Amino acid sequence: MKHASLIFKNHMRCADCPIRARAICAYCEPDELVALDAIKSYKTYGAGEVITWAGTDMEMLGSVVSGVATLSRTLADGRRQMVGLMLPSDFIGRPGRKTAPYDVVAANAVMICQFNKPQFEALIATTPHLERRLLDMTMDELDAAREWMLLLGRKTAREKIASLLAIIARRDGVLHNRVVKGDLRLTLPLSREAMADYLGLTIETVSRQISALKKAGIIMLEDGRHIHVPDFAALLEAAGDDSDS
Amino acid sequence: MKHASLIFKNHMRCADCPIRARAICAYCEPDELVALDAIKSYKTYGAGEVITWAGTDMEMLGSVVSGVATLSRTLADGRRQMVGLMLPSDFIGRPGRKTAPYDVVAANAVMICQFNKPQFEALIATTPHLERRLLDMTMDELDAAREWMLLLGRKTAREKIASLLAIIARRDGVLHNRVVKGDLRLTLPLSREAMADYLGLTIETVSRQISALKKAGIIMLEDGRHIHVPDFAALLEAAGDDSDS
DNA sequence: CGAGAAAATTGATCTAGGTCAAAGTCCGTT
DNA sequence: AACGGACTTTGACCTAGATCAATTTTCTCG
Repeated sequence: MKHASLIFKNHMRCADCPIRARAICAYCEPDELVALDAIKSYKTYGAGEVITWAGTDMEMLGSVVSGVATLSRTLADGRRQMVGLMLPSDFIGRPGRKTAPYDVVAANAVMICQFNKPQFEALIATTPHLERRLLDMTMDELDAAREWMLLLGRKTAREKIASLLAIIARRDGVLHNRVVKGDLRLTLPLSREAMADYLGLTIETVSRQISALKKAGIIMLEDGRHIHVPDFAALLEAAGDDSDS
Repeated sequence: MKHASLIFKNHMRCADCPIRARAICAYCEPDELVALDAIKSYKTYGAGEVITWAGTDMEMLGSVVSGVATLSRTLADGRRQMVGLMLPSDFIGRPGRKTAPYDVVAANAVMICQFNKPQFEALIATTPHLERRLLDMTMDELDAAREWMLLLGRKTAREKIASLLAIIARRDGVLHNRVVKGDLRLTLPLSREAMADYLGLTIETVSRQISALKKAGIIMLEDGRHIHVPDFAALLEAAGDDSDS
């Protein structure tokens, strides 16, 4: 519950930004970048810190630069489902919307390149490159959401865990421009509870199925958060996916 | 397995179109409508007809005018999950994409206002009103997908059924500009199997839970496809939703 | 109208994953 | 180094929904 205080810093140049090539600004020309630069500020959130509560005004709008944020919805009796996993380069918030439809929480230390909302909304209306990029990113997210729906509705607990590990490995690979295959190591950016919320399971089932994958030789645990995958193809096999991106 | 043959007809004027106000063309000015009109054609599909197979080239691109189409993904062993329910005014297809990521199937007789793909892609690049509308619709779909994820991951079978009925009632209300409340009647556009695929359940569970809602007095069946809801608020209560759109 | 097929309901049983409970582990703090 | 609290794992048991199996109802089409 103790939170790192917010830190503002404006010194990073977009040219040096680690997510420059994949974020909302990916299609921007130098002059457009200058306009974006003028309305941005970097903000950090500590692990567990709530960035926006569902139902409240959302003045939040920006890109995840580092760390992981989650979007989630909660039922009246406390059942919670994660509905978005925001990794570096993902865009959080919807231009034109006033109220947040879900909680936005920092899963671990997160840095966000945050935009002034009215200014960003004005900019997007006059910058086709920005709008086009937002459209492409939104469509990608919709595809990911649909893949996730298949997971939630039809996969077994074991397949769900394997799928999540594969998703994290793939996103990681994309970010670092590596091809994901063969033998690899990965760091889980989520607690067991967050994994359970992602997968529509309980913490206990997550833990048991990780143990089961370990027993099956598909993964090895170095410690709770560090996983060694000796054969990525075997992990995909366990995830139940046939053949796709 | 017998399918109505495809019927092409180009006589409907956009001004008379039942989905004019909510479809991809909603923001278009008269001259933009003329351009759209030039590349459109109406096509009908019979109940059960496959519009596009996952993995094949998708030359499909257009708006549902009437009827219902579904998007779904299938696992190697046949488990199927619906990932999109396309009702009148919804847009099917992604400009710029070559291969369909899911099966598109007509749940019942469907009429689609179909666009020539390369021409539509060219048009959208030069028509901000079109691109803006597509962005808004895609974001709405993403919101709906996230709501659906909450349903798949955390709701009970009974809540799932009640939620689906509420969703259909709401969409119906929006289309006919009616406020959805109090006492209402609705026609299910889906078979029990399609409902099961939507909800991540089996046919048997769908049937049992519909019977349970009937026994609880929350719905009354006139016949398998026609449902009388005496109190919409009670249905929402059964759906487990607190208070939202 | 009536035969056959497809869709839907209902029942009996089984099981994957949830729930409840008890140990471990892994921290950070003093 | 040792205390305290938050995670994580593991075990024992239970239940919601799946599976298997009949019916029953509803459509289709001659």
